[in-house]
Amino acid sequence: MSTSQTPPRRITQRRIAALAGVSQATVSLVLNDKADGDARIPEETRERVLKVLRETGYVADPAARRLAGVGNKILGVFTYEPAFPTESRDFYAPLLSGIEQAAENLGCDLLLFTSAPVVNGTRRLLHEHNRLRLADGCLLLGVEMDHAELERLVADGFPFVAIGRRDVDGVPYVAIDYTSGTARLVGEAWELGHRRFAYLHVDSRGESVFDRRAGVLDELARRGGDAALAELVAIPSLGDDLERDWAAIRSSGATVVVVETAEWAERLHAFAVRDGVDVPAELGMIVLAEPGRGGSRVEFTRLSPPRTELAAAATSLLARMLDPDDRVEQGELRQTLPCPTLAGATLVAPAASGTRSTPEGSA
Amino acid sequence: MSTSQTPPRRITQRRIAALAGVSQATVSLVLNDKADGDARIPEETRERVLKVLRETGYVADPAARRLAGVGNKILGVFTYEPAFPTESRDFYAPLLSGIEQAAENLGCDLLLFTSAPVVNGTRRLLHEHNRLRLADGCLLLGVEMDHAELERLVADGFPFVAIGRRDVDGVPYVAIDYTSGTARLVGEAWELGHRRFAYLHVDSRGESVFDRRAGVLDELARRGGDAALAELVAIPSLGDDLERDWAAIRSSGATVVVVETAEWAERLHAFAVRDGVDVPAELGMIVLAEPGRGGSRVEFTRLSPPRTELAAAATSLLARMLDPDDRVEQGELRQTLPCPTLAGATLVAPAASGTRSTPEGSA
DNA sequence: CTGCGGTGCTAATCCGCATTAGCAGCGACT
DNA sequence: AGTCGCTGCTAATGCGGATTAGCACCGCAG
Repeated sequence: MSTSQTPPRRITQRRIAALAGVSQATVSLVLNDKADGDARIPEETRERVLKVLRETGYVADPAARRLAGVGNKILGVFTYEPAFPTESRDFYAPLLSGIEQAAENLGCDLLLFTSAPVVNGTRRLLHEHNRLRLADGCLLLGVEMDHAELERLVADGFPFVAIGRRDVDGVPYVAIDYTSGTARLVGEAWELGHRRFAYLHVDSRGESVFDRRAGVLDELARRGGDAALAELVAIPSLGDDLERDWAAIRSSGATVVVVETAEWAERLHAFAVRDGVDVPAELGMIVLAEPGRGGSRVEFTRLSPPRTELAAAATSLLARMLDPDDRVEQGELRQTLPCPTLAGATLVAPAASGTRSTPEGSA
Repeated sequence: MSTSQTPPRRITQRRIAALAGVSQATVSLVLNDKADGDARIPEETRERVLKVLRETGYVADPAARRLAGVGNKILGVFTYEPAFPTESRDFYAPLLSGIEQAAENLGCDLLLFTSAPVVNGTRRLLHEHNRLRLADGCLLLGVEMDHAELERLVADGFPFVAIGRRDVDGVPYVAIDYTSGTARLVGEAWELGHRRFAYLHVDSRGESVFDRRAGVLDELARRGGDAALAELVAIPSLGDDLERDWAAIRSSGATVVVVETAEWAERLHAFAVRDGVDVPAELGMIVLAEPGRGGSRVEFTRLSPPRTELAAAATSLLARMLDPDDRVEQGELRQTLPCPTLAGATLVAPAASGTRSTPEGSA
């Protein structure tokens, strides 16, 4: 039987070539429209190959393409904190949504590095089985990122974009201007007459956390100098004992509390209701994040960080970095989006301006 | 300079080999612990190679591994409906969550095929640039799936698992037993005295939609034969004009309405409140899905499909199919999870039992 | 001294594709 | 007749790793 070519399972360029009576190279040339320059394929041959391609439903093996050095339109997505616990979900959901939208528009697939092992609380990107190189580039999400890993990535020349500002040389990122947004809210409170601020903040070394803190501190310093700063009661928290934090806020004599996360704000508000503390008359509340899924019963005066847009912008930036036709300027590698604020209903002038919120002041 | 090997960028096995004074093959053997059989590597050499490996932080290129025919622990995830629009989010979120958890436990990465083009309302998996083969196997999600595509996948021998029952030979799936769950709720309503049912259902050819419908029809037929079926008012809907559907329900004289989606139920309930229709006294409501994000103000009597577990089970099944050491029996390729129901507060005995809910009956 | 069965490794090949150098054939021109 | 230049294609190579056939060496039995 002369027709007994061994019947290989998958459809490869070689098989197409055999069927069309050309060489594998020709098939590749047709597929990639490289019919210029040295290689010339007349229309007739081209059609013949395309016909076979169509009939067989050929699809290039992305692994082979990647190995041969071409991009494969895959964007890696790495989350430093495990993504599925419910607490993290609110954090990641809008980001992933933005990434997804952008990826769909760009025609990219997304590779989620769910396999990264958790070492001590935080996940490791560069472990021995990482599939990083399967992606053309990578998006990094998370509150805290391992700076050593970031440096390694920069050194390796691997294309990536961090979501959120990063304090590491050479790291491209898209961030939100938390500092200005926070300062604006604090400034408003100041103008309303508040002088004694409590600040319940996340105890983390993440850059965004730092930026929000800077917003509070800078604005107070700007308004009232060291004296104003001295009035600030900063309460670092892990969220594990908000009852204690609430007590600290109440005993601080603050007329307004700046709360870093929506969930804490929600719970503090519940304490206030329980204890008959009038928000905002007796205690103003400023929240530096958006409510999680399901929204909130309380219309907090707060930041409204454009997190979905943030992620989409980062995705677009990464795509541009990966596009060989696109020369991304050095200055474009770091972008900062403004952070809008929402007026809300939890900030008014303090009950007795000038009085340090003594109980009798609220009558 | 004898040491002037050209300094290649990336760390490959060849470089490791040069540094350790062995051959590339040896490095590969050490890496894969293939020190049995023909190939023998003494501890000393092994250690030497491992040392270099550690020092350089070598990571295998997954594309090369894949090309060489080994699995790479990547699970594809394909959603037939675009995943990011808000309506779809409630549908996909619990599924993706389950997949993510399972993948993390299994040490797998996830490849989201966000690039699939939308052809007419539904996305195409098998397009010309699909990166399917990068994954070891694939999970398929969606209400309706293209049966031709499924058949093609089966024919190609590509490992995949559908989430939800599929009416195509040879397609492995994990499903939820919507039929029994729905029948149970309908049965309860029947026993409470309801005889005239309205059924507001999705107008789709999806198998799960069919199963829920079967639950309604079968149970009614079982309870009251053709006569009961004749009393059923089925209202197919696209959700685009619920006001009209609501009118249809009201004029049908039904004492209870079975609603297929949580969102519709929510909106119908709002109509009921607006129109002063007492739920459940005047109109019972049975919902065949769980409320979306943010929960619901109304505690509907409803199905509580274990969607996260469903997805996790499908992921585990796929992983087992991909494990060469695991012989998955034919019978295990199709699994059905039971569907719990929630009593809720929207189903009681009809106002005037026996009376066909004439307006004067509700006084 | 020869043969023989381990031991310790390496050369070579393949996976599927992209890419490049270059060959054969042909008409035109000198 | 020679050769130049163009056309239309293919052979060959490399990407990085897995795998296999088999080579060189050594100690030991015969």
